[in-house]
Amino acid sequence: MPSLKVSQLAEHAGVGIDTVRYYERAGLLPEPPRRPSGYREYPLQAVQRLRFIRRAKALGFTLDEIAGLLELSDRRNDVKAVKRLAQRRLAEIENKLRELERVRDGLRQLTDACPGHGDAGVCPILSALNGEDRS
Amino acid sequence: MPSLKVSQLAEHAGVGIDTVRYYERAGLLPEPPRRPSGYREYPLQAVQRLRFIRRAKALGFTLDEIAGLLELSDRRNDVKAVKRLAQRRLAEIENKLRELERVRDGLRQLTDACPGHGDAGVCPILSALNGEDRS
DNA sequence: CTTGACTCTGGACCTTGGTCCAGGGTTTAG
DNA sequence: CTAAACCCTGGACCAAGGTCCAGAGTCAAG
Repeated sequence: MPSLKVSQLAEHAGVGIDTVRYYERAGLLPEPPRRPSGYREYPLQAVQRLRFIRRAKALGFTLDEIAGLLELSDRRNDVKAVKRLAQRRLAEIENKLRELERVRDGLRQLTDACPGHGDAGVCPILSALNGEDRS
Repeated sequence: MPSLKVSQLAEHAGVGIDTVRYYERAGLLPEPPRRPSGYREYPLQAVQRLRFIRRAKALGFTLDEIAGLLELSDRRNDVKAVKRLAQRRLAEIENKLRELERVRDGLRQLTDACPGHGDAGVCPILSALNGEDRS
């Protein structure tokens, strides 16, 4: 019987046991079938889904946004809805990318300019954070 | 007398008044001198310091890390550590960017390829987030 | 059949980074 | 002088995203 107990699922996905149940309450994981005793019985795919969540979280998506992404892949049969959703997510992700690029450019400029030695008075990172003119 | 009340400081730095006091409690701002009445009297440089915090936050540093940066610049040594921290942040952000680009490409492919009907086949978003190799 | 490991639920609690009172004292413009 | 506008402290509250606990039931090995 290919099914997992909550602790096994948590283990395989690399998250805490309480986190699994928390995600269920939050609507990110569907309620799994139960044994007569009430024990949850997860299908093996639940592992993929949890890993999906983990990765998306690492990318800075909030749980709400991840729920949106999951909805996309869940509704694969409703092609029209998928397309609409995908377009919306695409716009969101492009925004996120632009923001991150700004941050990266800022940091890159600083690390490139910093000699990495000497006294902090000439550290461009600190100067820039201090808002000093560094055209 | 070049000194600021808390509301003026907050105003000049573009943060909330409570945030200023919060930063003081958190150790990011030194306790300023007080009037006999207890009113805080900030030196003008406090504005720079608050702006430093704002900028660093925008670059993705946590308040704890910012406290570290401030300590470094306060002690005017170890520019190396500053640079290392900035470089680490930069590397993290570059990773994030690459992954996010993969997700975007996946979504783009999906929206471009999907005419709004027909074969829902492989879901490229899932693939991207699942970390599958899509060379 | 017992024992230890596991699961259930509901609710309390945690951290980060703030934000918002209440009930008082202070300052300042008119 | 008085009233509006400000400041003080301490503590409550918020949202996210968990984490932990108590008390009770269940499962599996020996």
